[in-house]
Amino acid sequence: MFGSILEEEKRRLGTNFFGDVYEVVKLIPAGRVSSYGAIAEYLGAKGSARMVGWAMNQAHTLLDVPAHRVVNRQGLLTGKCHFENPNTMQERLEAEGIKVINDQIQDFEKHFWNPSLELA
DNA sequence: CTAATGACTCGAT
DNA sequence: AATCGAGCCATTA
Repeated sequence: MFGSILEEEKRRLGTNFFGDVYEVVKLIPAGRVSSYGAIAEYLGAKGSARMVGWAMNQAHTLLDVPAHRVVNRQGLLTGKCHFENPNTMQERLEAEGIKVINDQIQDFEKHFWNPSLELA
């Protein structure tokens, strides 16, 4: 499915971890959000939530991964600063029907999308 | 090769 | 309830 992209990136990055992250993030439905920890947990690397964020950094810049749908466990837009503009992340989320106030997603639990639960 | 850092998370104080 | 420290994997210096 994403083989072509993964192969290319795997050659570039030399790791398969990012590839899995991309796949999961791409599977996040519009209007939903997920957390770094949830994705890491789904990949079986719970402790590597940081790497998920790191992967996002490369992913959203290198590939067309909806990184704006991935936030921290509190529903806080911790990664907005890494976008082209700090507003980009919030605007994209709001465009999908997600309310964001002061970088905090409203009704986060309601919009939360857990790969382990949805993809299980 | 060693050390430090990062879009995180959890458990302990 | 708020703050601190440890753990996790990969990248960069």
